[in-house]
Amino acid sequence: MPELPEVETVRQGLIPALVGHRIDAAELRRGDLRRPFPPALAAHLTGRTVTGIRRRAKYLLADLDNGQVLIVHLGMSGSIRIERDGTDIAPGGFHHPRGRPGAHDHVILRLDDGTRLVYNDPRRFGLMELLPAAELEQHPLFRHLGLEPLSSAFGGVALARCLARRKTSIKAALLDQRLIAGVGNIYACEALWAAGISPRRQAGALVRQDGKPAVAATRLAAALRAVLEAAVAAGGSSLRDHRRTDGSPGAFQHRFSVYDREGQPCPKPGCRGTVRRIVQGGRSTFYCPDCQR
DNA sequence: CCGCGGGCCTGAGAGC
DNA sequence: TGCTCTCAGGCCCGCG
Repeated sequence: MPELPEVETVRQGLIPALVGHRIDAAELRRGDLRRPFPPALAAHLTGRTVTGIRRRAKYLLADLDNGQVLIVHLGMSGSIRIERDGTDIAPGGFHHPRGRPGAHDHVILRLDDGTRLVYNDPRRFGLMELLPAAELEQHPLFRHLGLEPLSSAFGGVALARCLARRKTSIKAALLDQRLIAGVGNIYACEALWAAGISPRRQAGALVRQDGKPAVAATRLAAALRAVLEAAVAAGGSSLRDHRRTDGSPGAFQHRFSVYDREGQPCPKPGCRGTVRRIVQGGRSTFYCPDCQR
């Protein structure tokens, strides 16, 4: 669920509430997620001050004052909300009974200013883990992560380098976190539509014999960056579970061109096509067969 | 090494 | 109203 733009939206919401603040109390209400929380998580967080919040791929990273880093992943259905007494009804959001944990509130942190940070994950596909910051790059979850698509290093040339000789479809390649980190099902579909590239094309076919990007790869790199940036600016996409930290939904779902729009007309000006849904690698792909080639 | 399918969970929505 | 079925934004594992 949360892809790069949703995680980035959460990160930006957490910064003002969390950075420079001490965790006065931590409660682990349920730890049996798909990848269980460390049993001592609450004890290790208590008393720590958060010095910064980073994002890598779809992971949130909270740096602590003792050199440790808290890794947080939101899985398919996770969210983090900030509660301050009296302000827990967000514009367009939902109501949380003040101070009373809801279903699937697995971790609650109380900060030195009385703010509560609540980690909620109905499907329990998320994770939290604590480790020395210096070991992050070598951690199994991080060791094989590919390029950040919003970094300055990312572009047509970098994209071509990771697609070269790949036999898999370009859609599956975009979802492969070892190649590009942070793209999920929604933004893979949207970027391919914006670039006019069929999701069924072989990834390696976007690279020329000499290893340079074909025109399509250059277009795809630019489209991916543009769609991710627009989604971040819109606060991400809320199909169901994604919320900003104030409880309000993102707005990018109103701007989907193909995702979840099977049977609807292709929005590309001049295109008479109809959005189709196919299954690739067990996941839905939405695209326009007329203008995506 | 690569690519694919299954499994992990809960909840919403469709169809009967 | 209620049951059953399908599907969902992610990722790990094991198989060929």
